[in-house]
Amino acid sequence: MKRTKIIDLLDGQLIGQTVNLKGWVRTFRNNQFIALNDGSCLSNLQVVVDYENTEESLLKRITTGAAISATGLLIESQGRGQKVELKAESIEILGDADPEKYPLQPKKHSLEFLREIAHLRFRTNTFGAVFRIRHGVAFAIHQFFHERGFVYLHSPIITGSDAEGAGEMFQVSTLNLDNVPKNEQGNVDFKKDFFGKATNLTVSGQLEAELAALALGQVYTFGPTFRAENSNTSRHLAEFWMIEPEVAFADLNDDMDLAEDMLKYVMKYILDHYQEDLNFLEQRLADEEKTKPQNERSPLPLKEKLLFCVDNDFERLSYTEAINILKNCKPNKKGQFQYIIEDWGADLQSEHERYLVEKHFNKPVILTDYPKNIKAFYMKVNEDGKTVRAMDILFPGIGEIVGGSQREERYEVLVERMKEMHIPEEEMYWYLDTRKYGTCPHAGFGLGFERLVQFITGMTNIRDVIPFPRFPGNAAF
RNA sequence: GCUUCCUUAGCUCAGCCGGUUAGAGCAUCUGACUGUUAAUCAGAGGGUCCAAGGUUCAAGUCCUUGAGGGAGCGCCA
Repeated sequence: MKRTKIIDLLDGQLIGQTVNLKGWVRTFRNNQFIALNDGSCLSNLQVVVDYENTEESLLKRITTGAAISATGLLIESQGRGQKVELKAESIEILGDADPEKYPLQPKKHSLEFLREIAHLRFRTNTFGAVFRIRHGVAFAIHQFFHERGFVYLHSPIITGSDAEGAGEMFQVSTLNLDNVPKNEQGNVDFKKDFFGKATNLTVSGQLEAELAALALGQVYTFGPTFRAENSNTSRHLAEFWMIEPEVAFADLNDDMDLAEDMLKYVMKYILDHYQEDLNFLEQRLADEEKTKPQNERSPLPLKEKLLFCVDNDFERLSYTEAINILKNCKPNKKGQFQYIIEDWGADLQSEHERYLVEKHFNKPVILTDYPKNIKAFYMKVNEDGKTVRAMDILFPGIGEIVGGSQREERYEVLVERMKEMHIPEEEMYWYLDTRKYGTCPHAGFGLGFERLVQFITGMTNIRDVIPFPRFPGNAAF
C-alpha cells in the first residue's frame, strides 16, 4: 500500500479510509499513542495502538527515533488535542532506534548540543521547521526572479581569478602536498597543477554575472560561496550561499528597488505558505527570549516583525546623513560607543549600524553613497569624486544582509580605480573588455542567503540555518 | 585573530568561604496504570567533575597551560 503523507491527512478529508503512514516515532505514550512525524509538516499524526492485541515484543520496539510503517483506519480523534488519528491495524518496524543510545529525547535540547549532532537534528521540530522554510526561501527567490524575466546563471565554483578582493580564498589543487613541485625561482609550480595555474574556490560570482548581464540583460546567480576568513561570529560561515542579481541599464535606485522588492516578496511568500512552521519558530524565539534581559529582546514577535518589513518602506539614507545622525546621537555624545564617530570618512562599526537600525529607525535601513576608499574598486564613482554608488541593506539583529552597487562602467575611471587599489589589470582583461565593448550603466547586489533565512526563522546563530555548517576548525559531517 | 564567559550523569543544570559518601529534573531500565498530549505514579541503575600540571593536611571548588563550546568585536554576505 502506498504511503500517504501526514500533511495530506491532517485536514480530515480522508477520514473513514484505510491509509498507510510511514515516519519516525517522536514519543510513545501510555503504551498506546505514537506521535509520528514524517517531515512533511511540523505536526505529528497520532497513531493509536491496540496494545491489548499487539505482541509485547513489537510494543517494546516502538521507541523514540524508530522508523515505522502503520496501516489502519483514519478516524476522528477520540481524544482532545488533535483532529484526526490513525487506528492502527498493523504496525511494522522499519528501523529500530536503541533507546539507551538514541541521543534525541522528547524534551528541549540546546541548540549547541544539537549542533554537535547535526546529522540527527533534522528530526527535531525546530530544525524541521528551519529547513522547510530554508527551502521555501530558495524557491521564492527563484520564483521572484523568474517572474521578472531574469536568467539563472551558474557562475563557476572553481575560479582562476584571485583579483576579486572579496576575502581570503580556499586553494584548489591536486598537487601532492607532501611533495610540491617547485619552479626555477623556488616557488610552487602551478603549471604542473590540474588547471595549469593556481585556482581557488569562488568568493563571489559577481564579476561573471556582470559579463552575462551585459548580454542577457538581467541575470542572477545562486550558489555556494567560500571565504577562508577566520571569522567567528553568529553571522559568518566559511561556506555559504549567495544570490547575486545583476541588471543592465539599471542605476542604484533600480538596484535598491529590486533588492527591497525581492526581500519583501520572499518574506510575504513565507508568511503565506509556512504559517505552521513560523508559528512554532515564533514561540521558540519567545521562549528563548524570556531568559534575556528586557532590552535585548526583540520588540516584535517573529511574524509581526516580518509583516512590518513587508508593509513598510525601508529607510533610505546616504552615508553622509547617517554620519550626521550618529555624530549627534546620545550614545556617541555620552561616549557609550566603543568607537566614537568624529569625522566623515569613518567606517561604520556594528554598534553604529545597530544603533541606526534597531534604535533610531527601528526598521530595515538602506545606506548609500559610501566614501570610495572603504568600498570595492568596481563601484561607480559619484560626481563628487569622494563617494561611490554603493548600498548596504541593514536588518535588525543580522546587520548587513545585502551589499550592492551601481558598477563603474567608464573604462578609464575603472582602470584608474584598479590602479589605486592594486588590482592587476592584465589578469582582469576579460572584465575590462565589457567596458571596452558596448559598456552601459548596470547594477547588482549580493544577498547572504543564510542571513535572510536567519532573519525569517528568528534563529540567532547562522550555524543553525545551514544543514552542515563550515567554520574555522569545523567541517564535520 | 582579539575580548569575555562556560565545560559536573545520556540531556539541562545545582553544588555556598577549599572540608566527610557529588545532587536535582528529564531521559533510560523495572513495575503499576491504560484516551494519552514532553502522560502519570513507585522504584532502580547511571560520574575519569574537559585534559595535563601546580598550590594545599585536603581541590568539582584556587592557580597555570591546553582543548572544546557560547556571546561580543574585527573581516563581510
